[in-house]
Amino acid sequence: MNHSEQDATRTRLLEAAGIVFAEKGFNSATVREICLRAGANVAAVNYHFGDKIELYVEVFRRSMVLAQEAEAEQFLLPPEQALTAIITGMVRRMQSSEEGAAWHVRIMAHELAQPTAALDRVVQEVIGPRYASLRTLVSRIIGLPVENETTRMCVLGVIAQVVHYAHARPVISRICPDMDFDPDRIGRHISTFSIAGLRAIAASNTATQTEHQEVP
Amino acid sequence: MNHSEQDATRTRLLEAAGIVFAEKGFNSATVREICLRAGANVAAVNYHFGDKIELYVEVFRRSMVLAQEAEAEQFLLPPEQALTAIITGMVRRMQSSEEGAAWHVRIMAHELAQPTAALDRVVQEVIGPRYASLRTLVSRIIGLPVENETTRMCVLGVIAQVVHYAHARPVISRICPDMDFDPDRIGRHISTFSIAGLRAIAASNTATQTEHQEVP
DNA sequence: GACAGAATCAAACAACTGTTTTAATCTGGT
DNA sequence: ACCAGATTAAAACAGTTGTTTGATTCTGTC
Repeated sequence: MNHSEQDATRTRLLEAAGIVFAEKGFNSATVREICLRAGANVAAVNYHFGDKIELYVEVFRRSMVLAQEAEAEQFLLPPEQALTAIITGMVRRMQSSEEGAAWHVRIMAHELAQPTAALDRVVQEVIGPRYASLRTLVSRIIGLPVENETTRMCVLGVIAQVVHYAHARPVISRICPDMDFDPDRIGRHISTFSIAGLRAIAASNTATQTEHQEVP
Repeated sequence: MNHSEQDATRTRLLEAAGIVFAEKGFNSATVREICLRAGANVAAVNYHFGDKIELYVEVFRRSMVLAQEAEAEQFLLPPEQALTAIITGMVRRMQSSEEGAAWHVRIMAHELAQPTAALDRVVQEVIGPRYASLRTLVSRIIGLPVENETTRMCVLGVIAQVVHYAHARPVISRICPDMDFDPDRIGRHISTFSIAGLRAIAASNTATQTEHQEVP
């Protein structure tokens, strides 16, 4: 079997499935809609992928690989500038050209609402490594070890702000209809906000290790 | 029609539907599973609510009302302490007793992945007002008007961190299996982190209004 | 106890689901 | 031109979906 990209209808099925799965999720998406959108027969999914779920796993895996960035270069910058670069990159990548989040974000939203078996693999293969590298960067900024509950919460806090603009978009756009979703502006804000937060955590940590430090 | 709470099977249907809708979402949930869990006949949903969607709207609306807090009293505290109280309350409320997020959070997760018509109403009735009151509090802390893009982003940043621990739980628990989800600890961290962020925003604002302020 | 209305039930409905089957068509090598 | 294998196509499969139907049971009132 030649699985290179030249297989026309296989590729069309993957593209169509990406759109439909992003909108409906695995369960509510139908192979008939996918095949119709791909201009293929109903049996095409079973012929080319065996299963509906195997098609989904392939789509989900590809979407997350696509969501990755070049990375690498920005770790040469000083830590705080590197963090700003990473944050801005993430915000930009999670936002599709038009209104709404990128399709790989919408698939992940369905996975968060109702995880499938494919989530384990994707977390381990692509999200895990990205989380780890961001964690070493944050641990360098706040001066705490990598394996530390506070470090973890700091990383999650940064990620939280970034993904919120993508995942919670349906609510945000309803609450503030005239919101400006410019990725650079959002990225800059999250960076300023988060770096100050990290510095405060670092300060509260150098002062006393165990006791909770009231912000002075 | 007497819609008070004494209607036994109607109440049981609402409870069962809450569980099933939280797990599967509107589309993937089946009225058969709901009725089975409620110990009722398959026709019970149509008899008591007319539609599957009317049952869902009722469940969704109730879940969000349940998610509200007493509020009121903590606005007497000085702004930053009030914010800490609100954050901790939100974190606590979004976490059910056991592993995983509260059921009203899981229903919202499905709505974010694929909004239904019910979302408009819920946002307008319960999320909107809560967002507004949090916004006035934040605007008082950072010294910016309520209707301001920076104020908005600050509020969203705080909310983002809170809801992330609930919505992204499937990913978080996979990335760090030995994570401690103690609501008070998380709430304290988010407060420290966010208040520092807000102060930085406030400082960068009083310095120069238009230009982006590099954190010193 | 009889009776009207509410409530529950089993059964069936048509529509839709993923998948399989079987035949038809296309493709490239000889 | 021919043919084996890959690919497509139409049709049918069994199972599930939300909803409806019509009969049966329950409930409170006279």
